[in-house]
Amino acid sequence: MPPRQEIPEIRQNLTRRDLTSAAIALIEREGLSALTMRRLASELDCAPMSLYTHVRSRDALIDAIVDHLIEQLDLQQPGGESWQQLVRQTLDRYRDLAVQLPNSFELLALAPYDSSPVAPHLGNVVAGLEHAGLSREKARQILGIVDAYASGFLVVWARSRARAAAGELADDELGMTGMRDLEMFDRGLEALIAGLDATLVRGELP
Amino acid sequence: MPPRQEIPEIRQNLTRRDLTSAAIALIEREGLSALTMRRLASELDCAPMSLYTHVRSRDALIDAIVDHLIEQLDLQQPGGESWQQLVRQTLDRYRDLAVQLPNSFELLALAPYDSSPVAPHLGNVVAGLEHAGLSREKARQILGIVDAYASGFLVVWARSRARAAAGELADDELGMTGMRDLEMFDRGLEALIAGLDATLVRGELP
DNA sequence: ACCTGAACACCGTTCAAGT
DNA sequence: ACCTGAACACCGTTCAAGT
Repeated sequence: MPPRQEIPEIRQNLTRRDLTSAAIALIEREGLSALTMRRLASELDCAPMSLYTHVRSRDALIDAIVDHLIEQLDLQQPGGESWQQLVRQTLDRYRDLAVQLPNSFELLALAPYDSSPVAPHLGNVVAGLEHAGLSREKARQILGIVDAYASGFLVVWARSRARAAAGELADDELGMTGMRDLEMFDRGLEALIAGLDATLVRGELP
Repeated sequence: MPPRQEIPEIRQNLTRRDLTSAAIALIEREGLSALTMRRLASELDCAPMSLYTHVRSRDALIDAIVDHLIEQLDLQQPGGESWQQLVRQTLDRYRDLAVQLPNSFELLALAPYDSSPVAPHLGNVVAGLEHAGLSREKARQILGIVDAYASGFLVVWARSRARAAAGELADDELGMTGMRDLEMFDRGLEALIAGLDATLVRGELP
């Protein structure tokens, strides 16, 4: 009885994408704090150290997750004409991502502007705004401001929502929660666009 | 030779405030990730478990730190008349806190709205805005929107700044950093106030 | 009431070794 | 190239014990 030629017992060909997909699924299921190298490895049925074949460190894993999230954002290219339409479309997709992946969202939203996965993506958006007629300087200023608004709103919205889902709310604390529902996100964005148009784009130097 | 009556070898009377002060100092010196129970204990020259006499858990410690930061914010009471002045003053102090304690700031800025230290503080600001003539509903909406903007802007500003200080910048990544300097914080806030006045306060239902 | 050491169940990561 | 177990230096927190 000859021995079997192939013994494919060991799981091979684990890809970077397998890591980020499993990581995002884990974060959405159990929260950001559940993302540990050991926990992710057990999720992928491999030894903790196997992850380091595909990723240099935990920080590099998080950069890869942010890359993955940015790819999701870029699936539909915006097709607006005015800078206002472009900003609306860009932030709508940003908000949709926060709704779809609330626990992972802050990894993207709070990443420093100069981090390697984020900077090129922001460069693309700035280029789009320039194409819509803004100077590069105004485009950067406007993107910085609307992105700050959207990130701040959606991160705290997602965190408060996670807490509510976990049932950590006392009755007398419920009053403030409604301050930040998603309807207000759109109203605030419209106010911001109107104000930016009046003061930064059409307005003279104050 | 009689034994000494008092042997005050063991450090007593450690207060909650000692914990939060030392914690904030530690965070500013070495970053948020340096805040561990064991590290903080060694900073205070006590055993790790001594901290649990004053604080139920690490999460409770962080709530206490947020309380401490809110007290700093409330040191000067605002004295504006219009809601616009009130918003400006409130956010100026918020920005100053981010400048003064950049590494601790996000503990306050990203705390869920319904968390126990934050909710009463927000209630006070809402009351001030009502006193300036806004309905409670409008006051909440406006506070939610300007706070989202300020938190998002300042947290990413502080994080990017910490990275820059640590010298993690590649040359070709420097372009985006200027997108978010503090001058733009004020310009964005003015745009937001103008837009809110036009669309939410003076404007009819859109 | 306030402080403490030992112990438990976790972390990220280095290293040397396997295929 | 890809995977692995053992080991190291850390975590937060429980428990039983000291003053």
